[in-house]
Amino acid sequence: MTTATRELILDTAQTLVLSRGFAATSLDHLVETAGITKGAFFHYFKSKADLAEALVERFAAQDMKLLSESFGQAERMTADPLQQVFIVLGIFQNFFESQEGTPSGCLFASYCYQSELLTEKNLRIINGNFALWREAFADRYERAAKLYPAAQGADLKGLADMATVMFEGAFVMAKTQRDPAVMVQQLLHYRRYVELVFGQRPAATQVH
Amino acid sequence: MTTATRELILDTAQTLVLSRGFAATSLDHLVETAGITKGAFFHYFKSKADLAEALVERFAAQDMKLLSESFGQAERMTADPLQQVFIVLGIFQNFFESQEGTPSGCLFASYCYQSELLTEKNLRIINGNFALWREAFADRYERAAKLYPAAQGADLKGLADMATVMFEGAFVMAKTQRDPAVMVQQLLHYRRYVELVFGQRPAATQVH
DNA sequence: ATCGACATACCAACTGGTCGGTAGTATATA
DNA sequence: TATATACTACCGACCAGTTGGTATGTCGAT
Repeated sequence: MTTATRELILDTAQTLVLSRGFAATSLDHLVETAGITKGAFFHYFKSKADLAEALVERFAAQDMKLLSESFGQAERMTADPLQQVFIVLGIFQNFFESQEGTPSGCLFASYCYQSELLTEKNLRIINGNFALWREAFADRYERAAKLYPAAQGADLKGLADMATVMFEGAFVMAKTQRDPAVMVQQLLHYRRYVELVFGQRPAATQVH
Repeated sequence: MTTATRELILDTAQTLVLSRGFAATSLDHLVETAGITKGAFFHYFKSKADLAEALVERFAAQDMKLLSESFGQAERMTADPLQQVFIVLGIFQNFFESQEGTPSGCLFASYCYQSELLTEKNLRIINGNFALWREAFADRYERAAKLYPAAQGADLKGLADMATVMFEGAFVMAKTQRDPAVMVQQLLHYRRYVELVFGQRPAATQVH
């Protein structure tokens, strides 16, 4: 079922949907861009809505992998939960620093302003991924709070969600300003906030 | 030129566009929802793209007004630039606390994932408004930095942009989770960060 | 008599989706 | 080894409904 053609359709569709939106991406244009035919499309997807579902599923899986690989890498570098977060933020920072051109953004955000795509199933996938990010960060924050008393009583789940919020918001601004530097700038502010919440470097600069 | 019918069209269109997206909002459905006819629509707008432009223009004007009125109110309450920011954040907090149901979100964010709407003109409007927010916050932060030495050397423009980033990102999460509480939570985290940057209340809680 | 503010009928282009067909390959059978 | 069978992957003509947009007309106020 999962052939190269199916992946080609999904790749092409993701690019088109992220830039023009789902409704504005016609199947005619999609199959033309992918260099295939209507028949091929409907061989792999039973409807356009089915494509939308497959797109979020795949995007969510990639996003999940990115999250776990980043934290996996961080865990191999340090056992300190707070440092792990900083390393993960550093990984994303490096990524956006090496990017040029407008970031393509997040499919979840694209979907959330197109209500026909917010089916129960798609919402479960999106919120499931947001929950994974929340858990990954909150887990480290909760462990860190025992090491750094400054964070006692802080809303650590909200702090964890703020990572996602920062990404989604920064994508919006990076897209309108056509500048990936916004991503780096906001990433650094989020990092700074986390440092301050845990009572790290009250004023000076410190690199992990 | 600006009659009640034109406003009705814009009101209806804004609601529809914020929930379903621009491309998915057909003129047939728009005029039916507004209870008018195609003739009325094309009497006020020369094309659908023209509607898109009028929508951002109006949204930007309302947003501008919201910004200046909020800071105007804050200025009447205190001369301290940092407290002004906290009051403004408090105003928005009150607003989202009194809201029930999913927030409708920001038209700018909706536009930024639909490239056909990102014309030079629309981008100028959107970025113009983002700049206004940046200036309003950054102006207070720069003045505050002279009063609170802890903030010396901080990226105050980025900190100002973070307000917009937080709103846009929180809208995304609030929409997928159908919960305006996300807005309040993230607003509080942003406030907390600002406090920490300026060396305010290192641990305890303080209400303005 | 003119004009702004709509209403109605209509159109060509495009939309998502269907359907009969076919080329190639794997498997079964004689 | 030759042939029949079956199946996957894909093609492309076609369709009914919808799309943004237009042309013409109506009607009340000035």
